[in-house]
Formats: sequence, C-alpha cells, structure tokens
Amino acid sequence: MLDKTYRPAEVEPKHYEQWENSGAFAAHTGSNKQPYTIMMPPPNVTGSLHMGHALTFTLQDVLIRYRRMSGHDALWQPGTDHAGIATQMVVERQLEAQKVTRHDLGRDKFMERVWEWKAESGGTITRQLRRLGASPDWAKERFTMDEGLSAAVRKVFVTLNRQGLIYRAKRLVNWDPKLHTAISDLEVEQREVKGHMWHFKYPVEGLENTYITVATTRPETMLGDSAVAVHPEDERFTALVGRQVRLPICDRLIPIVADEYSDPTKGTGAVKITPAHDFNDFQVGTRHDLPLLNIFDRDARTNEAVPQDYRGLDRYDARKKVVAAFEELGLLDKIEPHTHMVPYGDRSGVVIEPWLTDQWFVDAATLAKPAIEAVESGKTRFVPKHWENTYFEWMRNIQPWCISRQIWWGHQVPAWYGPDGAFFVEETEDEAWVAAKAHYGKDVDLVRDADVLDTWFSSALWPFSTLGWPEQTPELARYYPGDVLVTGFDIIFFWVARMMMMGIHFMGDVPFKDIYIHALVRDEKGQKMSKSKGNIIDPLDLIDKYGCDALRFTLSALAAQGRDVKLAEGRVEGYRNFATKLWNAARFCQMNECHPVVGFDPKSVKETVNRWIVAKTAETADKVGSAIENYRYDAAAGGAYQFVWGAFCDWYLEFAKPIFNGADEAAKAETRATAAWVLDQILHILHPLMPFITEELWSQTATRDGSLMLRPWPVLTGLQDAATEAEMDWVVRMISTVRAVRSEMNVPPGAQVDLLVSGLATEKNGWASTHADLITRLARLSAFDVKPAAERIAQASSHGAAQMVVDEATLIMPLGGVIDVDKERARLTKEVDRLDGEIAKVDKKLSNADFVAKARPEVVAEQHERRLEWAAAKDKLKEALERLSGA
RNA sequence: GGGCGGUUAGCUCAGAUGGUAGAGCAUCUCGUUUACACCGAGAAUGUCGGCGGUUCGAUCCCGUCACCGCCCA
Repeated sequence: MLDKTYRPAEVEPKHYEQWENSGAFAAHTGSNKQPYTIMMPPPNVTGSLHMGHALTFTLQDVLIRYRRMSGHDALWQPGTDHAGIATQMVVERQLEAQKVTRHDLGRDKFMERVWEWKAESGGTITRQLRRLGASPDWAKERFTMDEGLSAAVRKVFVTLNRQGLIYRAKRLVNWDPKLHTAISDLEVEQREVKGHMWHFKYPVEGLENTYITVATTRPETMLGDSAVAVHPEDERFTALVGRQVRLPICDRLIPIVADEYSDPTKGTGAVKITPAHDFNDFQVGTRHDLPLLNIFDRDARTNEAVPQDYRGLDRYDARKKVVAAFEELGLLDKIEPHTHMVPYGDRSGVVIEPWLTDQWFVDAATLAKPAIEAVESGKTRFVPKHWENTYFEWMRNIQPWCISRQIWWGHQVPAWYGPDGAFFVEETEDEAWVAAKAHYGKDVDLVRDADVLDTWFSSALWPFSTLGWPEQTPELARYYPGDVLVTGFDIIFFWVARMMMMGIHFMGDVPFKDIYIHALVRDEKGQKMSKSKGNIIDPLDLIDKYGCDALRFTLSALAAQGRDVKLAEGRVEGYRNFATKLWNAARFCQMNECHPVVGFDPKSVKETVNRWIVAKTAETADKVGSAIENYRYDAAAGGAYQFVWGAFCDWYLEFAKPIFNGADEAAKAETRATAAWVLDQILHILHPLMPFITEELWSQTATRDGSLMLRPWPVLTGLQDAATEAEMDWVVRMISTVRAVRSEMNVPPGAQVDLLVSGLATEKNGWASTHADLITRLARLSAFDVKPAAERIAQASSHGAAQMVVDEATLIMPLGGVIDVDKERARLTKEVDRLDGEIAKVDKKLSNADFVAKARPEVVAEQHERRLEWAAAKDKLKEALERLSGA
C-alpha cells in the first residue's frame, strides 16, 4: 500500500541513481532509431545552480525525455565551460587572501592551482543538475579545456588564420585596466552615468586671442589629442580649417581638420580628436592620417608620453589636474552637468579604456554571411520567431571579434614568435619549429604567444567539438546537426551567433535546426533576481521543500512563449499539491484493486464511463505530445494537469465508486482494468515533466519490467468517441446543476433529496437508466425519477420545490418545508432575466440585415439555434415559476 | 533616438483564420460521504490599457497614444 503522502526526498536520489547506473541516459551510436540531439549549453565550471539553470535544463530535459520515449535515440550532450576570466578571478581572489599574486606563482604554478580548484569544485554544478532530474548522457560529458576540445580549438585557429579569417592587428580594444586584458564588445556593459561636459578653449596658432572651444566628457584625454575636428559645412569654422591649435599643457601643435564626424548641433560644434583612446576618434584619425598618441599604461595611468608633471597619474587624478590647469590658464570655458553612457567591464566592474594593443581578431563579418542566410532561408528557425530580428540586427552590423585575452586560464594562442617578431601559427610547437626553420633557414628560438583565447571561441565549437571533431567520429556523423538549442535570449550574441558561424564554416551545415529562446526567471514582482536585491530563490531550496517534480512542473507551466517567468513560491506549492493529488489517485486505485491487466485493449471497453475516460486519455496523450514538440510547455503542463485533476480525479474516479461498490462484477472488473490502464498512461504522459513521482508510482503500482523512463510514449489512435463524450457531458451537467442548486438553496449537504425529471427526451432515457446510480450518488439523491406522474410533479411543486433546467428537461427537487419559496422565486426570476438578456443580444444580431446577409451561414445558423435553446429554457423556467405560484 | 515584447478577474497567466471571455492561486459559503484538508462541493469577480479605423460584428486585425520591461545606439 502506498503511503498517505508522497515523500520526494526519499524517492528522488534512489531513482536517479538507478537511471544513471543502468545507462538509461545514454545515446546509442549504433542504434537504428532516429537520432535526436540537444547540445547542453555548458554551464560555467565555477558556477552553481541558479533558477535560470533550473528553467533551461528543465525545458531541455522535458524535450529529451519525451523524445527518448517517442522512439528516438536521444543525445543530450553535457559538459562545462572553463569560463576564462571568471574562473581566473576566483582563483586569484583565493591567492589574494594569502597575499600572493599569480605573477608571484608564475604561469605554470598558477595553472596548477586553477586545475586543482576545478577538480575540487568543478563538479558542483553537475551534481546539482542531477538533483534537478536532468538526464544527459553523462558518460559523454566534456569540458572546454579537455585535450580533445583543445585540439579542436587549435585546428580552428590555424585553419581560420590560413584562410585569412583570423589575423593579428594593432587596434583599439576594450581594455580592462583592472584585469589587464582586452575584452570583446559583448563583455562591455554600457551604463548611464551622470558626469560633466567640460568646455576647453584651445588657442589657434597665429591668431591673437582666437580660440576654438571643444567639449569633452574626458578632459584627461586632451593629453593625447592629435587634432580638432569641425564639420566641413559648419561656416563658423571654415576659416580655421587647415590652421593649427597649440594644445595647452602639452604645448604641441595639432591641426584643425574638417570631418563629418563632428556634429555642429552638439556641444560647441568642434570636437577634440584622441585617436588612441576613443573608437570614433580612431576612425577620424585614420581618415586624416593623424598620429596615435597612447597616453596610458595598462593600469590606465598616464605614461611617459605626457608632460613630466602629469606622468604616473590615475586617469581620474589626471582629469582633476588637467581641469585645474585649464582653469588656471583661463582656458576653461564652462562645465555643464551631462549624462552619458560609460563602458564598464562586466566582470571587473571598472571603466573600460579604449587602448591600442596588438590582438588577434576574427573576421566575423565574413563568417556571419552564411550564418545570416541560414536563418533567412529557414534552415535554422528561431522559436519564438521574433528573436531572429535580434540575431539579424547584430549579425548584420557585426564588428571584428577580438579573441585574445591577456590572462592565463584558457586556450593559449597557437602562435610562436621568432626573434624578429615574425610569427608562425601552427597546431603544435613542433610544427612551428618546422615552419620557422623554413622561414629563417635555420633553427631559431621561438616564444609562444602568451595570450589565451576568449572562452566563447571554444564554446562556439561546442556542437561539433564535443562529438569528437576534428576526428571524423561516428558520433559526429550521427548527431550533427543538433535538433534544437535551448537557451536564453541574453546569449544569442555571445554564443548562438558564434556557433552558427563556426558550425557552418567547419561542418558545412548549421549546428541546430531550431533555436528555442526562453525568457528570464524573475521574482513574483517581475524583478530580475539578484544578490543585491536579495530576491534570489534557490532552486535547491524549492526542491527540498516541495520536491523536484513540483519545481519542474511549475517552471514548465510558466514557460509561456514570449513571457518572462515570474516565479512565486505559491505556484510551486500548488503543483506540489498536484503531485500529491496524483499520488492519492494512485492510492485509491490501489485500494480498489485496480491492477494493470496484461493484454488490456482500451478499444474493447464496454462501460460508457470507461469508453469516455479512455477517449479523454488518448486526447490528452496527443495534446501533451504535440505541445512538447511545439515547445508549448505551458500547454503541455496545463493539458496534463486539467486531465489528471479535472477529469480523472474529479469525475472518473467518482464515477468508478458506485461501480466498485455495486454488484455488476463484469463492470467492476472492466473498470478496475481501465482505471489501472489510464493511471499507467498518466504516468507516461507526466513523466517528462515529473520524472520522479511517475517513476516511483510506476514501480509501486505493479511488478514492472524495466523503468518508466525507457517506455514508449503512448500513441493512442482510434479511441475518440463523440457519442460517449456527449453522454458523459450530460451526466456531468445533470450532477453539476443539482449540486449548484442544492448549494444555493442551502440544502444541507447530508440531506438526500428526490429528483423528478420532466420532459426528458426519449433518446436520453437510456442514459438516465445507465447512469442512475452514479447521478444518485454524486448529486446525493434519495430517488432519481425520470418518468414521474403529473400528479407527483404538481404535488411536489405545490409543497415547495427547487426547479432547474438541463437542456430540454426540467428537474424538480421537492424540498417540502425546507425551501424558502421567495428565494426560489427570486432565483428563477434571475435566471429568466439572464436568458432574456442573452435572447435580446441574439435578436439584435439577427435583426441586423447586414449580419444575416454577410456573416458566414453557419454563424447565422448558430445564432438561430442558440436563440431556440434559450427561448425553450426560458419557457420552462416560466412554467416552473407558475407552478411555484400555486404553492 | 532605433528595435523587440507586454498591458485580459485581487494576483500569476491562458485564449480564439475576428462570432456566448477562461484556468490556477487568493477570497467567500458549505462540508470529515472509507484516495486525498497538500481535500471535496458551490459562489462572486472583468467597459480584455486609452482613442480612432477596418468590419455585419473587434479583447483579437490596422493606426495612434500612454504606461511597464528588455536590447541596441
């Protein structure tokens, strides 16, 4: 016998271990089933499970479990990402506590420390994924710094370099002065900051008392100015173009140039140009062949390129000093408050400095072209579709991708430098030696490039590197391209776009057919969860409290397309209740000896209630399956919930009770078998959403041959039955109507009353006799008389009765002295009024000639039909009122 | 400034080639009839953001405005 409540904590680890140890998660390369592949977005190896992970991995697991059940060889490829900067920062922070820097340790020792740390806490997130019930093929787990994946990185780097798509260049990059590394555009966060606009007067050389005023938000960069630009058509400055200004403090002469970059409507119309410290100015500098004057070191402190007094200053100290000097020189025109966007490093949180350095770049524009076409042509499809706009927008304006990072944890750039700076890009040092020898004609000392690659460079290869590429493995042939990538919108640029580019370039095909983009999980007020707000909900806490299945079901039910997931704990509690409800339904079945019958054929059942639930089951299996296939998780969860609670528990099991208590042994046996069968189907249908409780019930309700997770998804065709549906709908309508009136007329729940049915259509007499027991019990009747004598009706009415209308029939419930006749009259009158309102609405439509002429005929017919029904019901209610007046 | 999404019951959300607006939670009333009080029965609740337009008919389509959220400048 099942316990009274389901206890997830005792059940979950048991089944997970059993699944994992039995190899149930494994894909089978030799299988003749159709493959279905999901590449798991690798979480940071440093990370721990948060609600975003819980959502994305639940959705993926629902898909993979469903596909596994519906006959696919399902591969969910797991793994983790080395997360270069983030991980390095964690370890450096640990070192800091010991007052050691990575430079004290040296590169090799430091790397050892990171690997140690990875070994010790790198498994956290994968352990937590198990608690979520995730079922990836753990045996295939990969790490972006595995030997194999590293080989893929080297191969890609070398290949793209030979193809001219990776190159080394001295460019302005986003320099993080705290982490001492370049970062990509995407790792820069633009924040709105309240700052100032300083207006500086630059004296024009050769003209007494003539100044040109420039406005800037960064006064300190004037130390690196190479020019002043004005708009070519700005007449205020036409006379000055071609002259020079004498840069204050520095005492250098710089030209006044005409360039359209200068916006005459902004500031003073003249803008200072610092090509080495601003991306726009760099462009201007290139156009006018201006010198690049780098004034900062790697800490963003002023270097030896600035006047003696200004050297070695932090950029903000330099700013103060420059402003003070201008003021003293009388060249400070004014200072205005000014709100503008300032770039911050997303990891370090410090202001990013555009800085001129040698870096490696990917020619992203070239790689983006086919990746754009793949989405345009529908080879890869975004779900929901509108996300393709975001993708297109970014891909069509893509900039060269700076891939080198001045850190140690990551894939070291496979480039070696000779003594004269010539470099050799090769997959191995040996090959570099060979190349160098060919170049120099002799052996020379080579030094490997110290930089490592952006983490996203290796994750861009994930869809094929994890399958063994560059080796041509059977896995690669079988599981590439993947079927769907499931991820959040925040990662479209970082990862999705880059996988598309690399996948197409190296595999000749897109990495996945669908890209399902889900929303962010927010708190119940719709706010982003963050540590600082203190509104973080830990998924593991919810699992502890309500069970994993409740959390998974909640996340699925809330994952409506195009909506953020606003998570309130009450929802989880509600779905925990749903799990308990299912548990108790199974318990009821068990108590009533509903055991699965071998060879049970749902098509063969005779009892109407059984035919009905069988049809509903088939409908639900179909609905839930196609909802999952269409990424409609909310519809899948909702459909299952409604069926299990609203149909199976609320009605079917109640219908079964009179049969179990009755004398018809054949009906009893059939109903037991049917109930057991339906419960089994429910377990299948719910399994992708609630793997643990379903597996537990599967194992406890019968002796089973293998686990539920490997069972086939129910394909139930030919079970639909409209006649049965109509019949049971009528039964439900009868019972609900009586219950409602009982409640409204305050008939005590314990009181059993008679029910006289007048005017029942003859074809429903059969229904009435079939379901008499059932209606009697569920409506709590003492008698259910469908052919009452006229005198009986008259007598009942005159002594006081509640009356109601179901379809063509009038239901009379004699209540004798119990009834408040005025109240009943008021109730009936209100009903009549309501029907009058409905009839009036229909009449208005039908009397509109345009409606009758232009609306579709079936719509018009429907209105006529509706009117007839309402009018008939109204007539019956009026008769009831008259009978009541006789009382 | 450009783009995307949202605005439906107190809350969280569904919804239909345009044709009687739904669910869960919360609320209220009643209830221990041998699965379940993490339960059962019943009830109440909406100018479907505003304004225009198209249409016989708009919550749904179009335009516009407002507000909220996000992305990009």
